[in-house]
Amino acid sequence: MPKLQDIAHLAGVSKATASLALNGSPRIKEETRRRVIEVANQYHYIPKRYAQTLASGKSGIIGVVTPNVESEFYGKLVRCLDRQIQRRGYTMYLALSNERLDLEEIAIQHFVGSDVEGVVVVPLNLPIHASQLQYLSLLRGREIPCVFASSFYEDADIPYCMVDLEEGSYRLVTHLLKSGHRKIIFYKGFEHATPTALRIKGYRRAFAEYGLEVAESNLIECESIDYDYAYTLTAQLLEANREFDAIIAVNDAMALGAVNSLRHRNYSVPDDIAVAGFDNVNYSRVSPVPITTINQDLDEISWGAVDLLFQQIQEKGVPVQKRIIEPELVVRESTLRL
Amino acid sequence: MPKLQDIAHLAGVSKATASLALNGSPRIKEETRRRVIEVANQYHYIPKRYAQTLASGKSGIIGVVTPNVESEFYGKLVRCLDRQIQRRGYTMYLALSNERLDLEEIAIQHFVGSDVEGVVVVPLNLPIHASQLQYLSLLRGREIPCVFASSFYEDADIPYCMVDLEEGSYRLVTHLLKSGHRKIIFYKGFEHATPTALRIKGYRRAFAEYGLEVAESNLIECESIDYDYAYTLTAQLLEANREFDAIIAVNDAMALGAVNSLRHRNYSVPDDIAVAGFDNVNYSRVSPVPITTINQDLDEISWGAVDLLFQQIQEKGVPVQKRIIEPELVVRESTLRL
DNA sequence: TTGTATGCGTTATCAC
DNA sequence: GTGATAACGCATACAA
Repeated sequence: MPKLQDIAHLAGVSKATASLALNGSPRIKEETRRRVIEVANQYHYIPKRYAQTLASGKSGIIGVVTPNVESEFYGKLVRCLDRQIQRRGYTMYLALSNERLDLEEIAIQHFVGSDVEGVVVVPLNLPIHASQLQYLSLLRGREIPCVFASSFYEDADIPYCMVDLEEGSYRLVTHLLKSGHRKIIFYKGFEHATPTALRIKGYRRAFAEYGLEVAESNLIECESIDYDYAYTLTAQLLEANREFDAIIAVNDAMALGAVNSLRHRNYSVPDDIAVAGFDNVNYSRVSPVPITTINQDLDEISWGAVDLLFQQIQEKGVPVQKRIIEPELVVRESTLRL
Repeated sequence: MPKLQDIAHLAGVSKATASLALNGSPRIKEETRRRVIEVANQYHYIPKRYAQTLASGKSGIIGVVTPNVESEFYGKLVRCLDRQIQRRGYTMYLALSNERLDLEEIAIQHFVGSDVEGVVVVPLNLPIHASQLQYLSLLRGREIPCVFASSFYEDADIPYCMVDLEEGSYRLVTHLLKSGHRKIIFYKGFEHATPTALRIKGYRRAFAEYGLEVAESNLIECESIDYDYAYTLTAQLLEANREFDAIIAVNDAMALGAVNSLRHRNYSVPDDIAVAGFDNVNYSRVSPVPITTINQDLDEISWGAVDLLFQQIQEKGVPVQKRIIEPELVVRESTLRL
């Protein structure tokens, strides 16, 4: 309710002085400054962001779009991004793309309308090519910087920060090969989604290094990458008498599905079959047999992504960079052969 | 970059006409309207929200504060709230209180500065009394409506929408009593946090109805209400030879901790000990023994909360109401005695 | 050190 | 039906 005008009046100064005082300008007498602030507090004055933004041209807002927020991985990522953005004195404006490209697009339109100073896109886990992203030219046209976090879209020419999933997958597979596993099934998502493609690449590299052929039928594409799908799929493989001694799932929820499915059918994990996942979320810890996984350091991802973003905000025309975070193999019981 | 001015100019009309045309005013000639819109699209015109808000006095924004976003419960709640808010043509502005009252307070200050038209508070799971909430008077002073979702703060005189946790707990305990369990341990959180207090009340009511005394030592206060704490606590109880035939945990993660702890020590769930939780999140489904729990319909909670909020937005001075959602007992293996 | 005046990009109130 | 024009609340260049 109270506006700058009122505060200025009550403090016996002009609007300009009041504004400068509240924003801590050094060219205001200490005495005046204290008085203005006093009055402002007393009347619970809160400046209107809208007016500030309009007048100054800076919103102090960073838009963040994420596929969802209820999976532990994305939820934590959002929290970390929020922290990084606040650390820079900015505010996060969050939108959910709900796993849909059209909503991602709309979210960014909103961002533009809200005059965000930068955009963080947490890419969808779908096979998407840069040419499908209309918002890229929109952002470029307005010179609004953009980064990807935790994944990226092919050929987008946008900086990104993510864990080296190819290397992570490589380490995971190597870990299994080292302990003698050879028939390693991989529950993968959409082949052409970036994160899946990278993991498969790592899988192949590990096999190649061991001079082993990859049995293509062991790379199983899953329409859905959740617990239930993995649970059922595992049961089907067992029933079909498929031969395998290990399962790697594209995420921990699926790995847990495999573990439970195996144990319910009296297979021992890891003695009969080893199981591993990705992401190091709680599912892997709370499994009846703790699951080996690849940790993605979300603090680092967020730090890197936000840093790349602010580089662009602070000076236009910095070259497009990528920041690759090292994956961490977390070995747990599910792959420890006695 | 392009502003209303430009669009108007290019379409050969005035700013006023352009504005009315874009906002679909009926008093603009169809022909003109189409032309203006055409030009606007062509130049990728996106109006500035800030300017709109400033000029119209309506931001179209609802602020939502939540303790976190990475737990499935809150994450889903946020998604549902977002959907409800969008359904009304508004935009959600999300802030994380990170389980801290001071951050909840700050978030709401930001909301006020952003001219939100309403606030949804997802209360912290802590013993907090209305007198500690400074933002209530702030919001009242500016006539910004507010609601609580999924819980509430005592004596706040703010409308809220939540599941009847007392009744849920009552049904859960009754379910166990009915199948012969008597020594029912309850892993509770802070006694004076609303959700815990309600659950305990339901527990007592069920016992009273069966004419049974409540053994106070069976109500165990937990400093931390997560998987690890429950896992360890359960182990300790077993080691101390505590007698009990069932465990109810204040949430599903803790219930899973209990299940795993029991099974690792070769106790059968439910044959030796029954286990139940609250919230019906994935942990209860993916447990090696699926866990009986109380479902909280987050769609309904969100619908109710947002509805209460918009009642206030649409007309000032509506009386403070509460909306209570019925809990649903989801019986699974963990409490099914053979 | 402080005050005056202008502009930010819309919407809304008027006339025409 | 459409076009001027005055707000909206603040920041800021410039003047004092």
